[in-house]
Amino acid sequence: MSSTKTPVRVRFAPSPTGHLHVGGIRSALFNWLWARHNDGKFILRLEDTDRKRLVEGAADQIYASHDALGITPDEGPVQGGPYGPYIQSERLEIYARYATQLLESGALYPCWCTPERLDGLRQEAQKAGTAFKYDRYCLKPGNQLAEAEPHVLRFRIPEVPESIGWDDAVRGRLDFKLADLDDFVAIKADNFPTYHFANVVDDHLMKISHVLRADEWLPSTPKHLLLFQAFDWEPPTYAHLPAVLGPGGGKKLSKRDGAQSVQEYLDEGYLPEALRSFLASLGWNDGTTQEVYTTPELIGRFTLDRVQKSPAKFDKERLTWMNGLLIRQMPLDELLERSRAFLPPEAKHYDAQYLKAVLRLVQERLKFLSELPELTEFFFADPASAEPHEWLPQIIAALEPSDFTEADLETRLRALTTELDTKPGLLFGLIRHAVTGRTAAPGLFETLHVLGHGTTLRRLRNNQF
RNA sequence: GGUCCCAUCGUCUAGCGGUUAGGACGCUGCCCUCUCACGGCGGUAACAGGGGUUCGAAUCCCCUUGGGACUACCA
Repeated sequence: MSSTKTPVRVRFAPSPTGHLHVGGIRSALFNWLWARHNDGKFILRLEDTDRKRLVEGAADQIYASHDALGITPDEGPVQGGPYGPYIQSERLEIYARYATQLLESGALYPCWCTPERLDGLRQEAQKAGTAFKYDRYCLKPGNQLAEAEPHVLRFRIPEVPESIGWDDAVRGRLDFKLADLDDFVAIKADNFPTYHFANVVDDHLMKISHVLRADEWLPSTPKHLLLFQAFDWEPPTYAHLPAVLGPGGGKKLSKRDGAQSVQEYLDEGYLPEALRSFLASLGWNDGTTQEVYTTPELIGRFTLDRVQKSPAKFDKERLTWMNGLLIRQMPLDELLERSRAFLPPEAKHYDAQYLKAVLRLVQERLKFLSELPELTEFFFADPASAEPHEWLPQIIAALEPSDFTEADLETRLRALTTELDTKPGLLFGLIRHAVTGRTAAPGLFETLHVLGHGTTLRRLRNNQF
């Protein structure tokens, strides 16, 4: 594998047709990792040649997702670069120029066939049980219309060689027979290029060294290779990445089967580093039993020959576990900073010292940051008062003189357990519910210590008559 | 239908001719324990099937089966 081909320049080329889901960002991440691994460049290119499917704001979402994940492109629509513009709709003259070149060489030819006629042909092929291939009607003498009439430019699949193939960096040798290929459209009637054409021209002009893309592109790679050949350009190294499947079925991950956008995961409080490590494990591993990787580790170890051939399902439970693990390992100061946007609104009335004391208690219980309000609410606001209990006066009497250190709290409450001749589970559970409104919360002594004398006693009294 | 790709526990995966088929998530038993978590120690669970090649196949080849992608003037 010529992974040392320098300089390494890779691109992620999404079309702005909706949210960038986790499968898409996985491709972006692999490209980014390969670029970083080789001290190369990661390029973002917007493939907006389908005017009908454009979604407003989608491009900005794509940029934002990259930034939020920490995989900002080196070159792209936002940062610019020496091979711009990086938005295909702004490169129309370039495509037109190269289309003309192929038109003159005979690799491309005009076709005036209507969608209706083509549909008919497809139906016939369907009925006959054969693959549809354009019948080259417009190539036959006498069938040409005026240049001014709406037409597309088709690529003429050559008769030789018999087959075309490439050494895929993850799949190995792949060959396709030219006879099975259709004269695909390179330039549409609206003068926009199709993916195939724009993609090849841009990859060449932008000096892309490796194309890492989802394997749904595998069947169209021969077309791209043929285009490179027609231009007499050297194609990049291709590496087709395994699909990311939705949790539900064996289908390709897509918006409709619950695939969430990157932004949604971030909004739920999944950490960028967790997402990076998890996403990297979808279709890649370094051959060891290590489960979680720091980003520098990922960069250092990411190689194409360790990329999986078979598809991977997106297992959110595993992501959640990884996220919780990373939260637990996080220094408290950092956790505080990253929690700010998730803490309940009342938290803003408390100082950093108090917030850290609270976070220290919930840190090991946190799986993702948006759980924070639910987990910490009672540290900032009194819960609804519970049913009064006969032990309450004695509890208050025992706690009133306490200095509220954890040790003192424990001593007094254990003594009270003996005094009342009851089990810790019963007494502590009662106090916990009275003070926090919960049956499940951090350790009682720690909780009361953080809450302090005033708050604790006030809440206990609220439960009395 | 046609072309192509893929195939180890439910899931992510290790394995690249000789292993009691390993790790992790999940589920689960025990321990810790004031609840919930965390943590520790166990358990559950896989080479899709059939032919070859070989002294020996999860590993190599073929077939079958299953899954998937593509088959647009979408990417």
